[in-house]
Amino acid sequence: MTRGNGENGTGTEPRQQHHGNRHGRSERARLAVLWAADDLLAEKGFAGVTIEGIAKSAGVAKQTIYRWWSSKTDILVEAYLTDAAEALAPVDHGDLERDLRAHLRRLAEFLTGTDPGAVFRALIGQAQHDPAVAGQFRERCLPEQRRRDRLPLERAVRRGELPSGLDLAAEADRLIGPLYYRVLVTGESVGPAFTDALVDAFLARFPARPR
Amino acid sequence: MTRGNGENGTGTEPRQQHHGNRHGRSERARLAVLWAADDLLAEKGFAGVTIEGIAKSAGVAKQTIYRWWSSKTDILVEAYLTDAAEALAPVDHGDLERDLRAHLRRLAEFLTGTDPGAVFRALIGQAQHDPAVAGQFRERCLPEQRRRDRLPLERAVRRGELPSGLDLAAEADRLIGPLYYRVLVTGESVGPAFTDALVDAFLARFPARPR
Amino acid sequence: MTRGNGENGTGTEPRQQHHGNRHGRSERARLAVLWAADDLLAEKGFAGVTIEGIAKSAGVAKQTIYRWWSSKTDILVEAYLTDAAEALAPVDHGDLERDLRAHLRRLAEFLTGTDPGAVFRALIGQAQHDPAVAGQFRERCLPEQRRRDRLPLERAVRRGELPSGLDLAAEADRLIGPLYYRVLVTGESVGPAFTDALVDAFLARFPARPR
Amino acid sequence: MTRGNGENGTGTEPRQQHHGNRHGRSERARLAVLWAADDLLAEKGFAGVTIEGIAKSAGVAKQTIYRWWSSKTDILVEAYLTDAAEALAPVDHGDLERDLRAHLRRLAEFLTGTDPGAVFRALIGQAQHDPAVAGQFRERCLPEQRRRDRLPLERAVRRGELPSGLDLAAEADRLIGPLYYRVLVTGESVGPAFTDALVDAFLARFPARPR
DNA sequence: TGGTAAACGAGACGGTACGTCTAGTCTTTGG
DNA sequence: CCAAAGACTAGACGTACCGTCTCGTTTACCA
Repeated sequence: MTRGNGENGTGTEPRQQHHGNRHGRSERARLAVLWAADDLLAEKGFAGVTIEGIAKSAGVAKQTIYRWWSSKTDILVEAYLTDAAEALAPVDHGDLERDLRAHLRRLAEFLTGTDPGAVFRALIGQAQHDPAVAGQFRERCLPEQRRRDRLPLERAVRRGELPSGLDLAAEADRLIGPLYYRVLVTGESVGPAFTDALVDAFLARFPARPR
Repeated sequence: MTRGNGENGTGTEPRQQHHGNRHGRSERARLAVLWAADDLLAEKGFAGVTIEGIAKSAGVAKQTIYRWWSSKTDILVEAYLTDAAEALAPVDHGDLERDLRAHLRRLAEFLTGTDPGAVFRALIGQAQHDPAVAGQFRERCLPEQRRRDRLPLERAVRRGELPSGLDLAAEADRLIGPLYYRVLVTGESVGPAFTDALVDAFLARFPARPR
Repeated sequence: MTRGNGENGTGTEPRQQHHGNRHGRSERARLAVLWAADDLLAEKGFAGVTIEGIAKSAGVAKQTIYRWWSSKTDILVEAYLTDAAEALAPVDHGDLERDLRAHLRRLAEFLTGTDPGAVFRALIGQAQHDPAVAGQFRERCLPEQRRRDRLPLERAVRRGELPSGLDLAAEADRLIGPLYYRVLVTGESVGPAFTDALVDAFLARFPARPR
Repeated sequence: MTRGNGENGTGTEPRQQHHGNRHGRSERARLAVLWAADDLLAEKGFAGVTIEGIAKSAGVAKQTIYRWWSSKTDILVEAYLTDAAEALAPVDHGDLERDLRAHLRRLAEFLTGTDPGAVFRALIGQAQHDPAVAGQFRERCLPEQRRRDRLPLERAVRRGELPSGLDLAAEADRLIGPLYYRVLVTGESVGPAFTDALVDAFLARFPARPR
């Protein structure tokens, strides 16, 4: 997890550096916990993320964790969100095909090759076991990502590259669904060859129109 | 899990009904364990499946479980396989569109509305946390399912409904990927309207040819 | 603990009713703490007396407690002393035997049937575990009680009922020692029959002299 | 605590050296726990005796302790009993005065100068806070000690040194009560001068008879 | 009369120990 | 030789208090 200033999406209230008083929680402790959870996930996997371990490696009391988070997945959600702030929106190349190729390559890299992506996958995994995790994940983590996935298509509609009557959310799901299937289910590689093929198949349904 | 006779794909060695002797493992204990694991998963979710709990509710000693299985996911894999024997192959309607519509509806129902499907999802979830589970799942559970997913397409090629040069595995993945994405990631409903739309989009890439 | 005005032996400095200012501690908080400690001891036993619990049920901040007391036994000592002010001196019946019978009955009742007696016993108990408690107890609580125990004997010497060369402190210990032994160690009843027998045995060593 | 073979009063069933199986608990673990509890009490006092600490210094799992003992005082009771086996009965000098002097000196030494005596005092202390401890102590530890305290008097009656109609239990309590009072309550020294004076006062009630 | 300083309530903090739960190992008896 | 039984070490769980530490408020005093 990024060791930035931590002022991010989960709240806008000011946070102080002092350890604890009536006026707010310790930002130091909060960041140490998120950081430790991220580190443990990267080092030892999901089973290696324990409240006890986080407390120990963050130099924080267990009670402090239980005071502010309800479970280890709650911590991971917040850690993900704190990091996701830096996940940039898809670049606009002014061309649908190039936008999609870039976005899918980037998404594949995110899911399989980055720490926030590992947290993302772990949360999806745990969501299969625990409806509460599923709810948290789908409410707090997923919407932003899906918005990013739709963005290239929305721009293409504005440009006239795609017809205007499409259900863009559904189209985006159809485009990236196979990527998630590979990452989550089959575990096969998702290199550029794979993602480019997805884009080609997707675009095949929309014959190029004259400019 | 089905309480059938238990003679199935994971082994062909003869199994006796007696508790324990010099002639091999107890089939009674094996089935009781698989049954108990299935029941616990259905009743209490993945976290409610513990070796201790399985042993207790199966009336079996923990050591017996450790002797024959390496982990609780190993048990679930075997339980899934024991059940999956009855998962029928996709029906052949003699028509690609009807075959695909039926198959995707059936697959959606399997994943979201059946006990083996719940085990399947639980294993996928755990696979995100544990590479060993991922390996087991992908080696023992997944291939058969993917074969079923490819089958309608293979039949269509044979019928001439699809061109012969296609990478059918990739096409199958593109077809069902969005379904898995919905089930595993977004949690949105996967009713017939959704699966039919997937089929429509898929077929749009293959202009109907004269019969 | 008695809810009197609280102006008593542990301090003579004026105390105000206000919450806190530069000129002294809050008598309201002090009494609330002593009262709460007494109540908790009576209701839930020694283990139920916690600083946190006292603070909560006294409506006082923990810091206020730590500012003025060093431990929960320190609070109990002060609570005992605040109550003990009303423990009257042994009545003078003008006769050693009647004085002793009355005193021992009264002492037995104090130890086994009153709230201050319960505090007294709790402190003795804790004194076995913690030398600091032992020191506090023996310095602040015990001397007054022992003075009361000696008083009937001193009066008897003045009256000529007992010879003048006796070590009265030792004699008093011998008289009441068995009572404490019963209360603290064996837990047997200490009714009038028992205390009267102690008096009889004591007096047997001092043959009645002509009046 | 004595590191003997441990076959003693709390049970006569055979105990094996193996770690644990269906045929009984581990004697090794049992002795390590009792030993550790004793050591911790001697080194760090009653508050220093924690289940966690015992487990750690005994090299035993907490669960093993909770399986066989209900509390830390339960452990101390058993540790006391395991040691008390070696507490010899009062020696018979053939003479009441000498027997009593020896016994009280020995008792004073036991209470103030030995490890089992420290356990004994700790249990009495805790008995003031916890009725369950009081019950355990009075049922399992105290009777044997009281029997020893009565023994010199019983022998004296048999010898004709004391009249036969006495309530020996009551007399014994009167004799040793002041000693406990000093040890538990006042904390004053209990050297030979003190115990001898108790014996003198006791004997003063029974004029020497001609032999 | 308004500023200053002490004690107050509140409560978050880093900790320790609690008693429970499950994992995974080991050892014996009995069929 | 396997199964049942169950004791064992190990360690995470979530809770309760510990004693310490800011905060912002309250209020008597003193300038």
